[in-house]
Amino acid sequence: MRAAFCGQPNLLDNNFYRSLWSRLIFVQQTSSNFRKLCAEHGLAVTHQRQVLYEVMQGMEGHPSPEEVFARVKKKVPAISLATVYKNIHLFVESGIFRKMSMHHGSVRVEMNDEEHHHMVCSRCKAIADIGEKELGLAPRRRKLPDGFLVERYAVDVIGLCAKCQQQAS
Amino acid sequence: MRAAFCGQPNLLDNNFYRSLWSRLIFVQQTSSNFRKLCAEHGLAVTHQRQVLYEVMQGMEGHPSPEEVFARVKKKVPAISLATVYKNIHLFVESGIFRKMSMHHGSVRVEMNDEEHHHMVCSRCKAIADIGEKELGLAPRRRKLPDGFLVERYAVDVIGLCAKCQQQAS
DNA sequence: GTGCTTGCAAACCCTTTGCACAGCC
DNA sequence: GGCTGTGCAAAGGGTTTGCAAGCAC
Repeated sequence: MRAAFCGQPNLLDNNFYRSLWSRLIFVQQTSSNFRKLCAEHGLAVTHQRQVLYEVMQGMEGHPSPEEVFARVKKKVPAISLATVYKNIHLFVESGIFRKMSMHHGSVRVEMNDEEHHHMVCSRCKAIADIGEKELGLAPRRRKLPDGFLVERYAVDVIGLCAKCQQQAS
Repeated sequence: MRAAFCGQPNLLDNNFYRSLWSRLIFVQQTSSNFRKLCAEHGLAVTHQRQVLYEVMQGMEGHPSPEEVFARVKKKVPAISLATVYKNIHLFVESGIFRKMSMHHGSVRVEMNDEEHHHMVCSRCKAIADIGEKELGLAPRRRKLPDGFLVERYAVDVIGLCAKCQQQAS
C-alpha cells in the first residue's frame, strides 16, 4: 500500500484526479438533473430536497421513510422527519418517484376463497377482484432468480375504474 | 300483500316455514363449519368469534377492521375493537383468511426506473426486485371486466427467499 | 418582497398491549 | 379448575398538520 504512495506518484495522481473529476461530473449531472426536474414540476430547489433526492436515488431496495431520514440526517443534521415525509409525498405526486403499493394503509383481508387478483383504481383506490382466467396473465414459473421459491403470484392491475373514467372525461 | 296473508294461508305457511327451515340449516351449517375450523386450529368457540367470522364471510370486497367492527357491533354491541383486531390476526395466522398485501405497513417508494415487479418473502418480508423478462410474464390485456382501463400491472411473487429456505430446512 | 419550505411540536389514526374479569373446555 | 378469550384503557408506531421563522425566486 505504502509502496504505491512512494513508488508511483504519477499513477496515484492520475487515479486521484480522475476519481475526483468523475465525482465532480456526477455531482454536477445529478444537480442539473434535479434542477430540471424541479423546474418541470414547479418545485423550489432547496438543499434539503436535493440531498433527499440524491440519497433516495442511491439507496437499494425499498427503504422506509425512517431509513431515508437517518441517511439524510448524516448530510443535513438539522433536517426534520416531517420534511422528509412532505418531500417524499411531493416527489410521488410529481411522478418523480412511484409509490410501491396502491393499497390502503390499514389491514385488509381476503374472504374470497377462489384464485383471484385485484384491479386497483389509481384515482379512487377502489379494489375489485378479478378471477385468474379473466386476467389472462399467468406467470407460472417455479424457479426465479436468487433461488426464490414461489408460493403464489399476486397481481395488482393498476388503472382507472369505469366511474373514474367517466369523471375524467 | 294482505291478500296473501288472508287468501293463501297454506302457501304462506309453506314459504314461511321453508324460509325458516333453510335459514336454520344455513346457520347450523355455518356454525358447525366454524366449530370444525376452530377445532382444527385449537381455537375456543366464542360467540364473538363466531359472529365475527360470519360477518366477515358475508361482506363484499376488502373491508377495513373498523368497517368489520361496525357491522359486528350491531349483533354484539359490547364487543371491543381490540377483540376484532385480535381475532382477525388469529384467523389470518390460522390460515382461515389471508392478508391481502404482504407489504410493510409504512410508505415505500420505487427508485428503480426500469419495468419490474417484486419477490416478497412470506417469512422475513424481504422485498427484492425482479425484471419483467425474468418473471416470464404473458401478454397483457388492455380491456378487463367492468370497463376497467389498465395502466400497468404490478406483480408480487410470494414465496421464500434463499435464506429463509435454509433456515426452514 | 412574496410565496413556498423548513423545523418543531402537537395531533392524528390505526394498531397493539397489559390487565382484571368472564367464559370455554 | 385451568387456561383462553374478552373488554377497557393506555401506550405505541407511523404519519400528518399548524405555525412561526427562513429561504428561493
